[in-house]
Formats: sequence, structure tokens, C-alpha cells
Amino acid sequence: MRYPKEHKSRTHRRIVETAARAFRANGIGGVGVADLMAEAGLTHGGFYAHFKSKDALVTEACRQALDATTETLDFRARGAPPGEGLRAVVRTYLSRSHRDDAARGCVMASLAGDIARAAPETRHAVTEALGRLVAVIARQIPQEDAPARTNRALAVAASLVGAMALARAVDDDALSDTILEATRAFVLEAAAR
Amino acid sequence: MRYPKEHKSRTHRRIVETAARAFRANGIGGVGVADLMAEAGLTHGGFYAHFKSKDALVTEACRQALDATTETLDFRARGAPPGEGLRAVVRTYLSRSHRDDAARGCVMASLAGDIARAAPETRHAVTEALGRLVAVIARQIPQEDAPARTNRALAVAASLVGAMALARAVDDDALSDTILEATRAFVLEAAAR
DNA sequence: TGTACATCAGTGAACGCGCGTTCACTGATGTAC
DNA sequence: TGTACATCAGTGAACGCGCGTTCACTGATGTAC
Repeated sequence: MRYPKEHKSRTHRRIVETAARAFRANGIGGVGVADLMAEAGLTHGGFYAHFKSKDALVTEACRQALDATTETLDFRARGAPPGEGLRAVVRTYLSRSHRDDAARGCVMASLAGDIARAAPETRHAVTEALGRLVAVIARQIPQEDAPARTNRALAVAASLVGAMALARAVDDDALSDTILEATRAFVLEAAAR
Repeated sequence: MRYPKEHKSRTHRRIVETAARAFRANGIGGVGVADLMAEAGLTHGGFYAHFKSKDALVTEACRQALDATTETLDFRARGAPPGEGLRAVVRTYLSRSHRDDAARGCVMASLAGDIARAAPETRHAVTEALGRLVAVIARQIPQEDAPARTNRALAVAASLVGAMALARAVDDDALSDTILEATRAFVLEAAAR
């Protein structure tokens, strides 16, 4: 069956989006190509018409998912009152809804370990995407010179990612909430100097 | 072949230690029971004389590995000059040698994602072990009341774990170093108030 | 305008492989007599 | 003291299963004539 012009690229995008969600929810190793294609409404054989390998999909899915997080944070920061950008970013990131919806959340919080062990291309794409995320955070930090802002933004990003990873790992809901709250306070207090 | 009294428990410990290293280096899904037993100098069939399942080993390995990290940090804090305990903990945790030796490092930094998706027993054991780690950090924080110290310690733990996870995920050595350095400065500055 | 054909996104069976787990077995040694 | 036997940590073949990947095929539609 032949399809309209844009059909294939739409299918490609749909597979990437399905994968990005599944990987974040179940880990990269926890998602098979066949599962994925079925969830996208296709059969597994067609996969290799779209991607060279599962690794290639992982690279694309991680980049697009992390960039989506960056976009969301940037949007929230832009919508905040002047001087409140960092607060908006931190509250958005360290929210209960983010914790409870890993499938649509930050790739680093759910997959940092997998990425450290992933293919070089994946690590490279993720490193670049992380740079864009950090740049958005840096823009919210009140400080004179850019290098110092970037350093602080890196530390803030690390704190956010770590808090979310811990909040999801623990099996105690109250503790999980406390991790989010305590890190919100810590980061905002620290970044305000 | 029958063995001396303590033989079985020694073998058990050896499997747990081998597993703890392998899981941290390659992820839980990246390590097979057969690989593991071979590395411990045994054949895979004997595994189930020691553990009910792979999950049971994962639980034991994560607990013992995280407790070993806690012990190391406690040791470093105790060896530091008065008032320098937190600095010692942060420097030890956010060191290049910790980053470059995930196999012997903090379980949360390498496996937080895997643990969030692990069996309830594993998450429970890890939550308890994390509590012990946080207690050691809390002891280094100068502040009047215990709840506030614990909150700060949770945020510090989150920052440490996140920084290590990011430093290992990125494929740029200079950036990786910067993440560690920036987070060291951020956490110490923040915790000093 | 009508017909034959090339295209190519998607299908589904098959591949080799490694996984976690089970189980009948081995054989050196501690113990009972 | 010497012998027969029970013990049980460890062995290795086998199980069913799902993985990533390959490939010959399908068939609706755009295009050439």
C-alpha cells in the first residue's frame, strides 16, 4: 500500500514518541522493539525501514524527549514574573506530577544510568541536549558573568535530577515528598545566594 | 564434595560482592546469573542454592553496596578536622575516582532508575539503606533541630547523586569535571548557609 | 481517458542467541556404628 | 580404629521464552504510456 507524501515521516515520529515514553517508563532494556511497534500500531518487521538499529532509535528518542523537557521548562520560565524564572523551573521540575509521570518526564532523571552505559552516539546526543537544558536554567540565574551562571546551572541541574531520581526510587511516599520539598528549598535558597 | 563449616556463607558473600560490582558497572539487566556465577568461579546451576531468585540477589547486593558507601563516607567524616565533616563527605563523593569507578561506587548514582523499577523488596531495602546514608550526612550539618538537618541532608544527597549520574552520562570529560566541581562548590556554599 | 507497472511502507515467519530457572546428578567429607 | 553411609555445595544439560535483526513477500496507489 502506497501512502501520502508525509505518511512515513509521521509514522517515524510516532515510533520515536512511543519509544521515548516507553523507555522512560520501563528503562531502555525493558522495552523490546516488538512491544514498541505494537504500541505504535505496527508490526515489528517494519522497524528497520525507519531505524538502522534499536540504538539509533534510543539516540533519537532520548534527544527529543530531553529537548521537550527543556522546552517545557523554558516555557514556564518565560511565563513567570520577572526574577521568578528559577523558582518556576525548580517548582515545575520538582513537582509531584513530574515524579508520578516518568514516561513524560526528564530523561536524565529516569535514564541517566542507562545513558552512561549506552552507545557513544546516544551519550553524545544526550550531552548536547543536556547543554540546552542547562542553558535555560543558566538564563534564570542572577549573576554577572556567564561562566559562573553556567556552573551554578550545572549544579542546579544535578540537584534537580538527583532529587527526582531519589524521589522515584524510594518506596516511602512521605519521604519521597520530603525529598522534593527539601531540594526545592535548598536549591532556591542556594541560588538566591 | 563437602566443605568446611563457613564455606557456604563465604561463597554467598562472594556472589553478593561480585554481583554488587557487576550491577553497578553494567546495570541490573546487563548482568546475567550465568556471567555472575562464572565471575565468582562457579557454575550457574548453583545459584539457586544461595538465592530464591535473581531479584533476591539484587536486593542483597544493593543493600550491602549502599551500606558500604555509607561506611566509607562516615569514615571520611570521622577522619576530618572538626567542622570539616561535610566538606570531606562532598569531596569524597564528588571525586573523579568515584566517577571513574562506578563498580565500587554509590548504588544510587549508577542504579537509581533500575531501582525505581525494581521489585518492592529491593526498593524497600534501598530506601532503608538510603536513610542510613542520609543520617551520616545529616550528622555533618551544623544546625539546631534534627528535622531541618535531615531535610538539608536529603537535598545534599540528591545533589551528590544527581551530579555523579550526570558526570557519568555526559561524553565530554571537561564538562564532566565541571559538573563535579560546580556541584561541590554549590553544595558546600549552600550548606554553610 | 484507460491500463500496466513500479514503488515502497508495512507484514509476519524465521534466525541465532542469551536469559532466568529447574533438576537429576556428583563426589569429598563428617558422622554413626 | 576402620568402614559404610548420609550430607549437601556445586555441576551442567535442558526448559520455555523473548530479544534484536533479516528477509521474502504483499498490495494500494502514483506514474508512465
